Amino acid sequence: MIDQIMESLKESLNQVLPMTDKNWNEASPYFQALHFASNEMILPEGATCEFIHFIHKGSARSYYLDMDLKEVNLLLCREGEFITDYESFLYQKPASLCIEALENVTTISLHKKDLEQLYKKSLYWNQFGRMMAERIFINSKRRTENMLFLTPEERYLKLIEQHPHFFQRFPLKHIASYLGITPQSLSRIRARLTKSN
Amino acid sequence: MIDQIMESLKESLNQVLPMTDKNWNEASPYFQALHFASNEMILPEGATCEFIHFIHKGSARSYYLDMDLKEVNLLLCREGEFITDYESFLYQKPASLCIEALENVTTISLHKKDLEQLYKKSLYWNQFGRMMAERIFINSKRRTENMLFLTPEERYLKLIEQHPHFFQRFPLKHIASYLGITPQSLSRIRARLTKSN
DNA sequence: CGCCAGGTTGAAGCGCTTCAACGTCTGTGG
DNA sequence: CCACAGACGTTGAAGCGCTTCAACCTGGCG
Repeated sequence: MIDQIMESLKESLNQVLPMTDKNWNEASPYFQALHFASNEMILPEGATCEFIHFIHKGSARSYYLDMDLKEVNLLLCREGEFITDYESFLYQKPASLCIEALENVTTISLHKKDLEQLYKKSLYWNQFGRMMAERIFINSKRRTENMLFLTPEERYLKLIEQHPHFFQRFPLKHIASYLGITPQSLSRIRARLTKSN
Repeated sequence: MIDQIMESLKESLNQVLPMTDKNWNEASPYFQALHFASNEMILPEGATCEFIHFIHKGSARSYYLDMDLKEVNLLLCREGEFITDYESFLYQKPASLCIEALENVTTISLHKKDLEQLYKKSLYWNQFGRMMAERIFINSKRRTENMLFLTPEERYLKLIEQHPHFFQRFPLKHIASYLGITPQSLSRIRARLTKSN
């Protein structure tokens, strides 16, 4: 079982940056499988994020708590993707995000101190870390661009097009929050669109 | 002159990640000084971004052109900061950003192909690249968070607090665009605030 | 002097938010 | 087995702050 999981992780990582057996053997002892029940906190409020979690099974969300304790979703993730509060992880300071399992989740997780070991001894894992940072940046940039240029309705339409599975898997309230609007607004947008289809 | 400029660059880079003389000597032949007149395009529309520009003197902005050809500023930069379309630079594809000099600008610029040379032969420059990506990510994240959580008025107040020099140096229309609002709205926000001070 | 860019101000409108009520579904306990 | 509670989604009404279009003021510059 754990072997299968590691094998699928290896394949995922290989797609980010092809690795040799040596590269893999350097790192594989550091990966650990973790389990979280649905609704369990993967990163509780105010904690420091110690892991990068590669989601093997299940789904999760990361969200902010604003001043009024309202939640605003940053990311909705499923298997094959990874989730972390990268800023907290990088600088080992209390996270501004929370991470919650939306279903029963299995992750393969890499601890900060282990990643640092890899950075010290391996050019490959350094490059890998750089490419992780680049990908996380691109994600964040896409999000910013969406918020800057698109109306809530346009963001909704784009989401349907690019991530239709969101609507199969996540409750609308989480999707609304991800789109940066209230559930009521999302409901009205949907009503408007089906009326004028 | 050029020696002074290189020396100040070396100091800046040293603050990102301390380097040995060997590290510096590996890279210094690759840096080139470039000059741009006020209002000159550093990265014209649709071009591919080939450089990371460290601004030595002057200021610049990066902006998007949306569908209606309206400009939306992403960043306003001054000396000591760097500017690039990092996504375009990374993947060498046409930029979604434009970059324009706001004053006469001198940059020290590093070409993509030269950075790749450095990545190949040096662990230091790999780490440096990773830390650049991390910083660019943090910037982008801050921007996203501002757009998600703060009202235009709150964004304005925060900008005054954190970057008061913007108001000395950049016209209000650029600041409005940077805040994601129209110049009229910014004007009204300012009027509202001075009235109720 | 007259032009133009930058900034302000007015009026109208739109789409979001908020508060509130209500329907529906699901799960749980009497 | 039914009744109720709670979560989720929808709908209505009111309000607010932004945008848009437009007019106008000001200072800098040919």
